[in-house]
Formats: sequence, structure tokens, C-alpha cells
Amino acid sequence: MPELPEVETVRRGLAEHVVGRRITHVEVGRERVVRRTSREALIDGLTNTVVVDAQRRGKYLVAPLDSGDSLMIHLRMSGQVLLAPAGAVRPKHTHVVLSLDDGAEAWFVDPRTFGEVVVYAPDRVAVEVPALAELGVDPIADDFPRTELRAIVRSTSRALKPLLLDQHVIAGIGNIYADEILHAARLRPDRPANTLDAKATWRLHGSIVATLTAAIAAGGSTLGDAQYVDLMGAGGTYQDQHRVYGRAGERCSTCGRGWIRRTTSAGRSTHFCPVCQR
DNA sequence: CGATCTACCTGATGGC
DNA sequence: TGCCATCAGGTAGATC
Repeated sequence: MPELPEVETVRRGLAEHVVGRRITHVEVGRERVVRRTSREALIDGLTNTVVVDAQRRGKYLVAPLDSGDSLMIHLRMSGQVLLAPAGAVRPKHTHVVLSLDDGAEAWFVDPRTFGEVVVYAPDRVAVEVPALAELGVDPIADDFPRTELRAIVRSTSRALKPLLLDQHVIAGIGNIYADEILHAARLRPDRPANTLDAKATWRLHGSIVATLTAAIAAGGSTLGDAQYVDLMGAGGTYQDQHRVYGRAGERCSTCGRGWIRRTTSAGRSTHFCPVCQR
């Protein structure tokens, strides 16, 4: 569920509440969330280290430690990072608990256990976390000149939606924001990338940056199942600004003429207005 | 190279 | 009330 805006909101929570803290104790419940290495590797790598920064690359959270290693957390579909006082009742599916030196605990909670937590040496990132090393440009964290997007769209005949979802190309966009971005840019999800002229490309670039920025400002999107919440357990409000995602059958709020359609492509739900997206 | 499918899990939801 | 099928924000790997 969490895409760039949600992960960025979690990152800001970590920057505010966890950076500067020493990890005094580590517990690992389900081994599956540390499957990339091991329970022992996570405990040994984190215990008695200080978190010195909170960064984000695409949908990956990366927290450098004073040991020189980095902590990586990926929330995948249902992961959450929550902050709580020591001793608080832990929710079901709390798989990792970090005790901090100020009396708080950081929990990694994940019902579906697609998410993962790992400590790795940064110079070994290509081996330890290859997908992290192979991420494309981050449209918010990196400089993302529109000429770079121009080069990307000219290089392929792939449809725009799968292109936006490809983390090797642009890092951080997921299923919700891909649909919202393409609607804001008035471009069909199945439009071949290399058919965009310069003007349409600039529009797409503007929509990527504006949509993600607005979503971050709103604290991300929290859907009905409340799977995504920030460190303090609060949901985001950007779902109120969704114009196509989850709005199949509704009149398009932008052009006022089309009806939002929901289709499936490559197994992902896709929402768009057949009238104003071309 | 690119499109499609499956698998990984649990929980929520809707139909009967 | 309960049972079963279906679906979900992500990614990796297999297949064609």
C-alpha cells in the first residue's frame, strides 16, 4: 500500500522521533521479516547503535547508523512503523521491536509479512539489497529535470502506466499515484510513452511532481482499511483528493463529461477518464 | 525487450 | 451466523 508519499511521511516521523536515539534492545518475532539475512544479523547489527539519519529512496526507508551500517525497511503492502512508549500493548503482527534510549519503542508491524527489515553495509548494497541499488530517479528526493523524463519517454514504446510503476526507471510511484498522475496529466494509462510530444512530457513531469508533493503535504493516502498510518498512528488525508483511484463509475470531476472507468492491466486495477485522458 | 501470470501472506468484504 | 470466494497500496521470478 504505501507509495512514495506514505513512505516519505514515515521518514519524517523517523527523522523527528528516532534520529539521534540509541537502540538499546532489539526483538525479532517472525523470522520471515528478516528473511534477507537472519534474526541474529538484525539483532547484532542494531543493538547499541545510534540512528544518525532517516532517508528515503523510492519506497525504501534507509537509516544510516553510527556503526557505518544502514538499516533498511520496506513496508511493501501492509507494513507499518509505529512509535510507542515502552511497555505499551503491541498490536498483532508486531514482528520487530526496537527499544530506544529515551524510553520509546519503534515497532515494525506487518500482517501480510511482505515487508522486510535488514541491516547492511552500504558498500555491499548491490549484493545485499540489489533492488535498492538499481532504483531509478526519485522524483522528489533527487533533482528530476524534465529533460530526464523526456529522455525516458523517448526511449521506449511501453505504456505509460507500467513505465511509471517500474522502480528501475522512476522510484516511488505505485498503483494509486500512477493513476492520479496520469489523470492530472490528461494522458491515458495505455498510451505508448514514445508518442508523447514535448508539451505532453512537460505536463507529465509537472503532474508527477505536483501530485506527489500534494500527497506528501496531506500526509499520504489512507484507504478504508486504514492499513497506512504514520509513526504516531495517524492516517493521511490525500484520499479525499483522489480524482480517479477508487472512483469507478463516478463522473470525472475534471472534465465533467466522462465517467471514470476501471480496467485491469498486468493484474493491477487501473482507473481513468476516457474523455479527458488521451 | 516487454507483457502477463503466479507467488508471497493476512484480513476485510460481499454473496449466499 | 457462518462459509467461501474475491480482492488489496508491492515486488520478484518464470514464461512466452
